[in-house]
Amino acid sequence: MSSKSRVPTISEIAERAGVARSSVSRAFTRPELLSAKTVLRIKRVAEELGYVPNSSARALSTGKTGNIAFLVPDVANPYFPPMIRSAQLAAENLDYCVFLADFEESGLKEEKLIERFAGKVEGVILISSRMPEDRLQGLVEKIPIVLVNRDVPGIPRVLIDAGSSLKQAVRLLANQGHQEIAYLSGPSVTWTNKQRQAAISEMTNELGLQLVVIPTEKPSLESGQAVVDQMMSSGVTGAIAFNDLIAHGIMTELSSRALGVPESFSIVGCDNSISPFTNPPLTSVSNETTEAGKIACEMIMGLLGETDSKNDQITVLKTLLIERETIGPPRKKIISSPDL
Amino acid sequence: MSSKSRVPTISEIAERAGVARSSVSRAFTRPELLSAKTVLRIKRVAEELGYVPNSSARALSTGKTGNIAFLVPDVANPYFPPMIRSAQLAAENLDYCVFLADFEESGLKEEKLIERFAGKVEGVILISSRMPEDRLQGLVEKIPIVLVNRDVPGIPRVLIDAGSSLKQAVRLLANQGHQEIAYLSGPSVTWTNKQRQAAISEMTNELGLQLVVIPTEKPSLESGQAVVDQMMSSGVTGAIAFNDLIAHGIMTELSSRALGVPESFSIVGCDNSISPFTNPPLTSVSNETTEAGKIACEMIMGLLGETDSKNDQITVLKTLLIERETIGPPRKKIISSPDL
DNA sequence: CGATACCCTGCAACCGGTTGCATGTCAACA
DNA sequence: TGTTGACATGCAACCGGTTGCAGGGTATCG
Repeated sequence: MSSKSRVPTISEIAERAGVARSSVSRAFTRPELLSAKTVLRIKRVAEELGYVPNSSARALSTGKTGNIAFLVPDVANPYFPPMIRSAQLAAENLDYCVFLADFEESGLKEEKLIERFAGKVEGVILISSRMPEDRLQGLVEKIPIVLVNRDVPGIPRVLIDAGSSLKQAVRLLANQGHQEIAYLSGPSVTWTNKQRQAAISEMTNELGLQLVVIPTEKPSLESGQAVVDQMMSSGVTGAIAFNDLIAHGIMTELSSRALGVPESFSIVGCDNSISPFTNPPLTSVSNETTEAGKIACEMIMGLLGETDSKNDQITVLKTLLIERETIGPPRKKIISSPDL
Repeated sequence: MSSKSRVPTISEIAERAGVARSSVSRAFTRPELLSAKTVLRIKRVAEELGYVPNSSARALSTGKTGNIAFLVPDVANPYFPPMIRSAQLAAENLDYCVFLADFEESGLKEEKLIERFAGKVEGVILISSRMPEDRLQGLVEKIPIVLVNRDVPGIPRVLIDAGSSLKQAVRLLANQGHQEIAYLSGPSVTWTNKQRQAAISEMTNELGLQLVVIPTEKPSLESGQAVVDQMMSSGVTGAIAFNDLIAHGIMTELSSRALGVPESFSIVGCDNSISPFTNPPLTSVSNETTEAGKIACEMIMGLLGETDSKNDQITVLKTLLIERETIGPPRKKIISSPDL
């Protein structure tokens, strides 16, 4: 209802200040071209009238929107917010604004979103992209892209490599005497999942352990719960989950069956998102998501020529295994001999 | 380096299709004004050339950007992501894009951000705004605003009222025999904190309990830890925290002093963000943040005339106390008599 | 005192769409 | 066959900035 008080345009400022429109423009964008006196006068009038440059108009003539897009598979997954936060902060420092969108773990939706953003942003940061590689390759011809946790040659990317930590976790399990363990896998198309699974598989092979891979529907608490039956009947005595959410789902379900962790079952999470809070505290892999967000943002800015960071095509971030209280010796499956 | 293949403009499509620029424009915005044949031809050519309308240009002439901004005090606080997610999804359904920004619990930064977004968006959703009321009143003259968890007359708002649940928590504590309890307060300027504190205070008065209010620096885990000394020396036997993060910080610190919850101390959180995961599971207040985000978004769209929802000026959402395992009887402060 | 150069400012075209109005075409109807 | 009106399309102005180029003013120097 209330008619918003319209913001003045460059023309009105020009008239009031007795200068040309171009001078007003320059007063804001290239003040060194004008005399200090003129700049001052223009700025005073602008202030007085509450002038704010119209960014659509500016974007139209310069071709730069000053925006980037940040796409994540699931905003509510605690893995992402710190990354979102650091990227946004980094962008802000260079006067960029960031669009956030949630593609709900779907490559199709991801693509639709990119299309929608295409005209509004100068670049896109894709987290854990689900898009097929050839589509990504096509896209990168049209708009600058930076990938996080997705490894596509030719596209700048930052990867968080949990491999060595996960291998360490396998070793820990083996040391405790586990012979058969499970990997509760994440979204099968993701680089993250493939990479984690590969590392675990490699190490179980090396140590001669049996590995059972059990897919989960989504990297969520519910999916963890849903898969417990299958996991228990597979005969494993310990498991590594794709992420903390799945691990916690399993702990919850186990506990509702009066099975204690780690007495009855050992479990390791990943991402260190909720693991400090779980009961008991979950052994997990911590990673620098905050750093990843910042770097991804800097990479995009590099592509846009905002910073002269030599555009490294790839950055790999290391991780750390945080040992807490969810690994113990395996429960004997069959009381074979009565000795002891 | 690689010269991005430039996107064609309306003029090129027009030329290729042998029509006027205006027809191309209409083919996309008001196809019913053209013959089906012409629309088809134009669309075919556009498709062929990979035409995407330039949204800056469109925004310039229509005055509508198709964007809104969503500002939160702290993206990484688990309270907010579900709200962000639902708002973004709701916006998307109406073809709007949403900017996300983190104002780091600072009213000043909040104001700066709004200013930056002002020209780029049609409306702003402010979560737990820290800005002084008069500044908000001034702002609302310039741009449509919707508030969440901030109660300013005349500005559309959605409020999550944890009052009754918190009162219920006080009653629970009283029933267990607690006489003196603490409220670990949150950011003092926020509506949320004032409202929570008022509700608790009202109920402790009614029941004749002693209430000690202890301020925390930030609604974070660390701030919870930092305040334990003060809390314990105040003589209280139980506490209600502004949010789960603070409550968990206290639990952590207590546990590192070998003080168990709830044997040595009873504690209640709020927001139900990490409470299902804590050890032991924290009694907390759950609230419909997802719903709040969605409603806030619909309100903004109402203000923009996108939906004809009768623009209710205020929506209040109820909460629920989730009883888990962190409330017990108070520990005797002095072993007065040796009986038992 | 005149030539040269530099600094400051204005003019006008341009960015890529949107939209009110005018024009042209064709069918329906008298 | 002439009139009327509906429908389809084109013309041109406009949205609010930016920027290459030109010109006027003043200082510097010979």
